[in-house]
Amino acid sequence: MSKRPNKSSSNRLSSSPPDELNHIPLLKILSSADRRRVLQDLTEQRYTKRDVIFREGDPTEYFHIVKEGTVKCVKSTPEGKECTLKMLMPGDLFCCDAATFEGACHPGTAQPMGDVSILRMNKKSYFEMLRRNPEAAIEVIKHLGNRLKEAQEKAKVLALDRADQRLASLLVDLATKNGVKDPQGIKLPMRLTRQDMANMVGTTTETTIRIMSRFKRDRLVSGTATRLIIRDLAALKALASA
Amino acid sequence: MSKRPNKSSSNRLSSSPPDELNHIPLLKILSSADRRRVLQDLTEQRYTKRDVIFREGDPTEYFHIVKEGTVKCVKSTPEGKECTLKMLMPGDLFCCDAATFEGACHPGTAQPMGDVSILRMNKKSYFEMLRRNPEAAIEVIKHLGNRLKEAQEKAKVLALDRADQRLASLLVDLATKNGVKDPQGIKLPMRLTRQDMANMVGTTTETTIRIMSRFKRDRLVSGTATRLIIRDLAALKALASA
DNA sequence: AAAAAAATATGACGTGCGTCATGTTTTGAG
DNA sequence: CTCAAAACATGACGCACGTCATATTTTTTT
Repeated sequence: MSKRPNKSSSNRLSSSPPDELNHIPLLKILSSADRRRVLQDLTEQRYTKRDVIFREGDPTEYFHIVKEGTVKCVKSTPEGKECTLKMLMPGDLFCCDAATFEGACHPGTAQPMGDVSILRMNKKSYFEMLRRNPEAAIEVIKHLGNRLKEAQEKAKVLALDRADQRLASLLVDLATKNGVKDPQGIKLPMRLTRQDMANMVGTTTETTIRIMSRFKRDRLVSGTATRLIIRDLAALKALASA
Repeated sequence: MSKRPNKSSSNRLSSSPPDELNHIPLLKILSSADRRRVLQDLTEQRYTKRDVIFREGDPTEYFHIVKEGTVKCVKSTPEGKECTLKMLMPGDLFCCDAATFEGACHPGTAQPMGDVSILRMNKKSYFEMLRRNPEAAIEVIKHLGNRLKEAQEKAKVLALDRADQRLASLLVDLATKNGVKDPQGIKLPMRLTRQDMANMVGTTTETTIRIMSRFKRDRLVSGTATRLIIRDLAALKALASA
């Protein structure tokens, strides 16, 4: 269970081509002077599937941005049950809340879904940046607002919907936010097992497999973990809000 | 079902005694010059139980602060099922996320639990304040970070725990955050029916009544809606994380 | 104080989904 | 290519919890 925190690499960014980071909203809005300064404070970390970026309960030291790959944010119980709170995609910020302040701990564990690249900055530099740059602070507020809205929507779904509806909601969400076009329908870009899905919608692996089998029979989806395809988005949407 | 949006009153604050608002963290950190300016832009609104502060889907126009009383934030399904996302207490901010920006809509309905007093400011003034005052922006980030953490913890509980554990978690939360000391134990300061609790933990009223009856038999709680008392916090804590 | 409306209480019954068990297929490492 | 480990699949069974029905108590309104 416990793996050593095995950072594959850690690079300075100051020498990177400046355009490489243009897809990250937070960096885009900085003045070019301030941007250069921020790039000095950011470092790039690379992780692979078996690493852990940080663990639930660890002290918070950095502010993070996903540069490449997918990161999952999970909470677990002493008995070993797991709950996946959020999949973080390129451009997403995490630990951007200032609960990250003095002596705070991570409320969840951050784990790569494959090879990922993360940009990070220590708390001190991060808050200095926010103080210098109110637009950046507002950008972070916007981001947190969206995250909160998502988390609340998720709570509603967990509280009120059946397992098949929750799963349908999940697939709709992933397809619309991260899906890429495919001759068969919409392909999900990350490896996603039924177990992963189960953890995201609060059910067991078996139940998820049964429901996915039904969806497959009804031509709503096809494929498995390595190549999951949404074939009838409309039908899934209808089921999600039935 | 549909009540007229019946604001009992709406007052300017500029003439209020300045100490009256000292319990609100966001206002406390402003410079006294900026504080005076902000007070010009804030107005006080009063509502009663049968009012609605805003409805899910309404356009977002204001930033809000709870001054007195309790506000519940709910989402509902077309079939009439309800899910209470959060109880807002004095000092809490709401609609502080900038998703509140252009043309956005409220993701939930805000409803008073009794007589409440709300301070509000229009979006424009609010964002101007944040731009002028990075410390205020950081305070909002902190607040949103806490809200997000809470929402994620709630999602975890909904996903993994049984109904009695969810209810125990809720009671522990309310008792520790809002409870007031009482000869019998800890009294909850707001009127709270079993129906309200059911909506907060994602079960039915009947199930909540059954579980609360058991809690009462086992001397963990006593009283009903108007005077609910937590008598054995430790036991509830133990159950919540069993 | 009386009447109306909520809230609390309890039973009967059905079912969605968790649990355990066992087998097949797919994936990835060497 | 081979083999072990994951992932997928399917059945049997039980229980937690939703649903519906009906009664009593508490709270609110007039």
